[in-house]
Amino acid sequence: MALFDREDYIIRNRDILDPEYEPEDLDEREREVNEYASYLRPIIKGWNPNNLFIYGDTGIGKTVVTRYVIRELLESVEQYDDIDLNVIELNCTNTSTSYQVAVHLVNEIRKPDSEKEPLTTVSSERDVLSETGYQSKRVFNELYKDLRDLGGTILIILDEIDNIGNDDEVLYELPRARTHHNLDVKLGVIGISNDYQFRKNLSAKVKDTLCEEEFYFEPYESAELQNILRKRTESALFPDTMDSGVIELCSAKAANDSGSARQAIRLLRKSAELAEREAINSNNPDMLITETHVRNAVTEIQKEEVVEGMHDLTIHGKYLLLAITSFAAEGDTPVRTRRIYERYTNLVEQFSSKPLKRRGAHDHISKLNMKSIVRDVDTKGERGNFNKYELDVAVESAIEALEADSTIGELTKLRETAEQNNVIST
DNA sequence: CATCCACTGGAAGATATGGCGA
DNA sequence: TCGCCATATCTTCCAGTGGATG
Repeated sequence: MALFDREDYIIRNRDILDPEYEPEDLDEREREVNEYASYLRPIIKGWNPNNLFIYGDTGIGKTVVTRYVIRELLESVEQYDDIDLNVIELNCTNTSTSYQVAVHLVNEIRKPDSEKEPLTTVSSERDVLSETGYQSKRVFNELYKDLRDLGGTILIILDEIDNIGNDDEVLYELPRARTHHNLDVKLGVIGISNDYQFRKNLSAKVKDTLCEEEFYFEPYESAELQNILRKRTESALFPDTMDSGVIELCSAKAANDSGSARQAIRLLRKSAELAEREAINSNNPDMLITETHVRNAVTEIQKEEVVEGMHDLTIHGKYLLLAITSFAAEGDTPVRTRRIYERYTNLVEQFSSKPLKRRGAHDHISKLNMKSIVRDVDTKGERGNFNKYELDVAVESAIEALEADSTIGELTKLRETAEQNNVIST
């Protein structure tokens, strides 16, 4: 009957458990907020901003704290007429080179002011730069020009900057733009990174300037995660919908793994959803979120991540995954790369496509490995130097994901053969 | 211990794609 | 359209590497 009014046994406001949700107060990151603010203090005095490098693992609040502190800063700055502060924030997730960072910065600056405006106004995009085609010098010149036009104090925030890998030219150029290109602006760069290694690998000349100030974000402790979760659940869930120990378990799982609040929250949300589903199905309004729900949520989330990871595999990545999966279906894993490659070649040729050379195929296997779809097995004690791989996910998940990808015709046929294999061997 | 086997993974060059300006 | 430009993806080449073997 009332199909749609049952949705709220447990979850009151789902948005609050969204990974993107930014809470008003950041009780558990006080140290970082204060330290952050101290580095930005010169701005309020009208001085040149410090360059700042921030690092710490994912999901421990680097971006949230940054946004929070910047918000406060912008508010404070309004009191002073003599400070014209412009903040440019760029998430570098999809930028693999300095060139692209420069392009995106230009586009970010040229974005229409009206923040709230939906992504419709194509007409105003005439000045947007595309991602290739220009000389890099040209792009940098455009960038300097735009920075000059902005004027005042400019703070450039480069989130997830580690994505640019070894190509740190932009990090060298930006802090020097003022002197080398005669910009009459006060310019500060804030680099945010998940990857400690990235900082070490920066060229010396970049390290000198960009890292003139730097600090870590510590992973959350279990107790801190508990506080965060408690606070969130107060408004996100209805009262008394959790069995005792649920928050503790979510926190402990996340703290042991990554110390990530994002992970803890995601886990709690998934648990709540599982419980809610069960409540609806069993028509039991008294259903509580239990530790069992949390444990199920853990596996559920893992599965989701893998399927997600498989989504953007290239065609060869999928063929290779198919090859490994078929070995797995035969109970013949771990397999060494040599045999994987042989089977992969057969599969590809069978569908009159051209297989990659050995080296290229190995790169795809490594990618599968990095995405935790496949894992390499310790081969110590065996002859020679080689790798062995097995699925890092349930065979069913892999097959499911391959099936879900039936948009590609050739793969569809391949999937059928794989299924036959499965049937034969199980 | 020297040497070999079978494989790994870095580096550089080739190719294909998509975009710019003239 | 042509000559450039940046980039992703492959191929080619090859210097290691770990254990086995004599």
